Amino acid sequence: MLDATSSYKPTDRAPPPVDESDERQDRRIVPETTRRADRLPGNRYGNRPTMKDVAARAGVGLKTVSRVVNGEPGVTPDTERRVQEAIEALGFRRNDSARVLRKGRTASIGLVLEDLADPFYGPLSRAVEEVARAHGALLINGSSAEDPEREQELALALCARRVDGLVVIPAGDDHRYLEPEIRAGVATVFVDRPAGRIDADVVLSDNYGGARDGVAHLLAHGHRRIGFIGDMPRIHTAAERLRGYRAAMEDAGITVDERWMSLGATNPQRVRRAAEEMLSGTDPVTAIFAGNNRVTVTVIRVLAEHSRPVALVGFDDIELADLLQPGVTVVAQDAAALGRTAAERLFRQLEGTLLAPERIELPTRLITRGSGELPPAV
Amino acid sequence: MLDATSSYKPTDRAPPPVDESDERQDRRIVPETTRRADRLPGNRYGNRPTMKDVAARAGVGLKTVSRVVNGEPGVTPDTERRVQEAIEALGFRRNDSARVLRKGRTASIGLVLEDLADPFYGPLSRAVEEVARAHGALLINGSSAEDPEREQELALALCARRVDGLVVIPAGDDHRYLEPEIRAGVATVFVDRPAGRIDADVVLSDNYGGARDGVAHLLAHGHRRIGFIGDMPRIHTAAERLRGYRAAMEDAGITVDERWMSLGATNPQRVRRAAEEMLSGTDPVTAIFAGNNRVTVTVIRVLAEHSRPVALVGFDDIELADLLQPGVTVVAQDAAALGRTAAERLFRQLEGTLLAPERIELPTRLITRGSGELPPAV
DNA sequence: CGCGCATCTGACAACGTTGTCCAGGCTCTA
DNA sequence: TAGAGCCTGGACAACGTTGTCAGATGCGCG
Repeated sequence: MLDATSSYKPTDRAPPPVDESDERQDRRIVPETTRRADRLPGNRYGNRPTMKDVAARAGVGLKTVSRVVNGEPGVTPDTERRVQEAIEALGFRRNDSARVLRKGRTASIGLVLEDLADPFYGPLSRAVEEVARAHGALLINGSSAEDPEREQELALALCARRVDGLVVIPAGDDHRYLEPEIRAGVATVFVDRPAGRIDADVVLSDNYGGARDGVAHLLAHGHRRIGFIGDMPRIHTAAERLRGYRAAMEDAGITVDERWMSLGATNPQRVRRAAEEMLSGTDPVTAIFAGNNRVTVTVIRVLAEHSRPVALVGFDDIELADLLQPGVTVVAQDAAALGRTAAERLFRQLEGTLLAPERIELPTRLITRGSGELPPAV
Repeated sequence: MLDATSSYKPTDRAPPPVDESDERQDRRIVPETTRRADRLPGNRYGNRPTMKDVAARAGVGLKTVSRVVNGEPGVTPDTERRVQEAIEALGFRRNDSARVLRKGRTASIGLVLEDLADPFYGPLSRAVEEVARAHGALLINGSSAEDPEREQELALALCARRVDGLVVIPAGDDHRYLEPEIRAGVATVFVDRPAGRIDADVVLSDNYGGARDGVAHLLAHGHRRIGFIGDMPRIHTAAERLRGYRAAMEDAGITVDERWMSLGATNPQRVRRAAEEMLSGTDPVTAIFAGNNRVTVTVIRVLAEHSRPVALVGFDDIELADLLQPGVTVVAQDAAALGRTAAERLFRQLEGTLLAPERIELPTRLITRGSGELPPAV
């Protein structure tokens, strides 16, 4: 559960009931500063009018207001007009919490991703949002910051909100905690990385194939000693890309030197050191395959300072890659397509057809811009 | 799997519990496709157990379960253990919708922004999320796509969800539609651009000052004919930056030629044309001030194809700006700080102190990298 | 041994909405 | 003009939770 660390308490105690006249007094005496939260009279949502208030004002029954609000048939134009006027006058807005409680559907879906600020996840998130919007649903999202515990906390908080469905970019590798939720009817789709230890829909890029193609591209340009810098192999995408690298090298009949590989390069400093190491010494690498966009950016910086030209292919496209000297050759994945595909799958689940869990793999695309076509330099 | 000893009270109007064997039957007979939504037995959230179910299984009262779930005092360890076991066994998760309805606080805040996929809003959104998280609240967000109508629709949908507060990056310029909501107690803070026609908190960058500094920087390097390419002036930030441009030029005693200015450059094609126009003809500009990150990127592309070196200063920082040739000089604003400041202000409102609406302006920072220091070339 | 008190527990109502169902008034037809 | 049927409107319960309050239990002390 999420814990409040400040005095803002979502779990507010109920204000003591105060009768109308006392309340008038309060209005005059209580300083402005205490008013916003504890405004009286009426209900706990400030002094928000309810359907009952609207009904009273319009001189109709409660259900008639509900009918008007929901555009249900069976209300004469005259009655409808009176209700509309009352709604207008009171500034009524339906309380969706109550509606949700009654109807059982929240018309919202949750998205658990790694980091909203990462340029890869922005478009993905946006794509999910668009699909949700097309289905009349809102998107609630949160970042796991690559922390499995936080991922779980977030996902379960979303389930407690009774989101209709969940799109998860996994940080952890054990998602059995979602089993009761899925059984209870929460549609669930994993994106970018597969779910751990449960059977669920998953949409991912062809990380293996993309990496293999990227490395093969370097091999085709004459490179033999090719470095690989990637994330921790416990992350599925990183492991797959590494596998692709190994496969391409093997296909070319090259035995990979352990010193050519750097795994778990999670921050710029480590990437920098890794790159510098494999570029120095005897038999330095003549090309580098960068395992993700953050690695690519750092490697570009290192190569910019390096005297000898070194070929580079990066996984994930980066903005302005074409404007650098040389342009950066990348294996691009389509973040928006990942998000869109996952969200669409989610809503297909929600439409009632219980589909067998499926693994959808989207192709990657090699974009040649120059850095990957440099010949080996000694 | 209801406990055999659990008995439903006579007062209980819930549908009669289906016993184990019947339930098994259902599972076998009902086709998979109808199951997810209409699963039996039980309530509308699939077959999600409620506190009542937990209470029955644990052989305690409803309120005792509530107490355990909320960590309230006054439950003997033994009772608590029994309840915990029942919760575990049933996979119970509290329904926050009902809780919200009862308590009046949703512990969630809404964020209406322009486009989640824009690299400027990712960090902003993330910062808001972090603050929300620190206060135990979830973030619901949506993109307005710069459409005022969609902004309103989104904001009001969030209000219907009874978010506790709203952070809005305005697309429109009339926010009176939020008045009833604010009166009803929805904390509201505007970011990046001020609210229109209502009095509310707003957090923004010093667009005017930043642009003036940026243009002054070009002037200091000897430029006289400086172009400005920006967004539609109906967007506050665009108008302010334009004002900064004009002020700097005026300070330098330069009369701005209308042909140096391009407003409403909303897509790359128009930016490109605008840039090409002001770079050609007699008396072309020798420097360009780009009004936002998207414009900057396009202008960089145009300049890359241009024979004569042209100085450039852009508003908003862009990734890899330092790696281009030359590095791109920018007026950087701190998106994360904007988001953080706004969210913190929001929660201060929620803590009960009703603060007078305030306008908070964050400074910008000029980052020199080369492109802004090029001398005028004829 | 009985009384009072503290501690623990549970019945009940309420939150604001929607689904069900019935009443009353209307129109239409025989 | 009466009866059937339709249309509109409203009373009521229910959704799952929490606040209130009173009842039950056990214990210590007079």
